[in-house]
Amino acid sequence: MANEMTKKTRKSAPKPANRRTGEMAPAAPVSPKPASNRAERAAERRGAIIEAAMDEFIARGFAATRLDDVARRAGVAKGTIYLHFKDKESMFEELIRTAIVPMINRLWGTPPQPGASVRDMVEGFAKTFIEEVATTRRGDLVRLIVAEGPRFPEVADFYYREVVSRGLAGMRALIELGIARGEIKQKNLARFPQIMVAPALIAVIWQSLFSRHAPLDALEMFRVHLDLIFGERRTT
Amino acid sequence: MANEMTKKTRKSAPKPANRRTGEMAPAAPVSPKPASNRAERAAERRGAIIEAAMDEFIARGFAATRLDDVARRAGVAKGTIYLHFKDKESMFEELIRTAIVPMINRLWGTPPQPGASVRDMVEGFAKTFIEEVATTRRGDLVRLIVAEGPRFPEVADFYYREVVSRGLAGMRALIELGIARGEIKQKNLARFPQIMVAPALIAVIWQSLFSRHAPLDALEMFRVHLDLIFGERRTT
DNA sequence: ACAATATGACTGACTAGTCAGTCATTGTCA
DNA sequence: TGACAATGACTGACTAGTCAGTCATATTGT
Repeated sequence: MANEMTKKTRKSAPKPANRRTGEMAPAAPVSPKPASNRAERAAERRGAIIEAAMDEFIARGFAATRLDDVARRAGVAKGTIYLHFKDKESMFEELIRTAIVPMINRLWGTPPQPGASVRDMVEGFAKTFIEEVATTRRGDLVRLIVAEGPRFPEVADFYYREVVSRGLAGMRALIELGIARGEIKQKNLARFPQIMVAPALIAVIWQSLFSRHAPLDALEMFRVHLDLIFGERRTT
Repeated sequence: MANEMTKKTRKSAPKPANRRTGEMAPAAPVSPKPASNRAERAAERRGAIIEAAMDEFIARGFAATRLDDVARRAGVAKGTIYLHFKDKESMFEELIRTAIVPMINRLWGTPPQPGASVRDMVEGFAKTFIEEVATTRRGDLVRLIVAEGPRFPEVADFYYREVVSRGLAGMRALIELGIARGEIKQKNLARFPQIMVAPALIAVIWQSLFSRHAPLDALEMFRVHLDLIFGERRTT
């Protein structure tokens, strides 16, 4: 489109244009380098947008989230969002994908002690899950996926493939190890690894919906659940 | 205030105004009685609106649901909705309240056999839940509550009071009975009745999100779970 | 200098909620 | 009983407002 640039002149901004003084990326820790590199700055902004969008989507859900709010929270103009994402919908999908990877890493990131019992491994996993997911924003993310999944089949697919399917497979392997070692009596448990993680899901949902009515000691609940599977053991 | 009735005219509707011929309630089954009573008709329409709204809210969530669609689905004009409900939000809240009552009745409606074991009672409850809730629209309703709960504290409160709190209390009583009868070994289970129902929640969510990826035999899963609690029993 | 980035005012599509007007049903009276 | 009046449930075009996405203009890094 040949664009006559007639009224190019406009003189330097009449407004203070303090654009970038006040807020910065709200969560970004101190970055001594002003990140003078362009690509770096762009990546920072992209990160700030994702952070902000996550908070808004968690708080309001997909449909009720306003991109104006996301932009304001990220300390960015609305147009900037569209430099990084095609539209609201693909932003949401990419967001979930981006956020799930570190969640998985958190969970599988703590390798079990070589000599640990299966129970200890599962309990360690539960502890990590409850501390790193159920009681943090990551837990709300899980709830968000449950909430929006039916309307975003790709998100549900992705979550199934990357989290559910792998998680259950891993859990099944652990259960079979427990059976082989004689720690677990109930052989059918390997057919439904979901049972092992069910209290974790309860914890996530309880946290979001009911914790203000009645707090739930998720870790203790999980220990009681493990007692059912492995037999009682704890002294208390 | 004196209103000259000049502008009473407003011209008769330019459209055919076939108001009541064409569409009717699309989903309403044959009603042999024309329900000539006025109040009856009104109640019928209110019911149709609630039905339609439920479907729409389940399919799209609160924010993305259009009242125009609800009206069309109910075979009613949009204005009619506002004769029955103050606004979209209170319609949603009232809807949930209306729908939860029969759900509770379904669940607690099957009284246990007097001579049944605790395990049989719980298994009967699970069967009812899976058949009447998890695999029906009621299950989607539960997911809807999980999804919208944080944005509708009153809905979450109501659900906690009427379903969660009562359900857990009843389950706790059952567990204590099981402990007293010697059917349940693990005494700590009474502290976390959530564990007993956790697979039920898994079933609801699995049904909505993942059943197209991998079907889940919820009842069998629940039986395996009960085997953990009551000890193995089934022959298969 | 000038291309790459960023901005935010603007547009147009969309929708919750309103209300003047219609008409089937019910009530009243001769 | 039949004519006429009163009622209020119902309608749907309309208003006021919202918000995703655009683009002319401004800023910035090299």
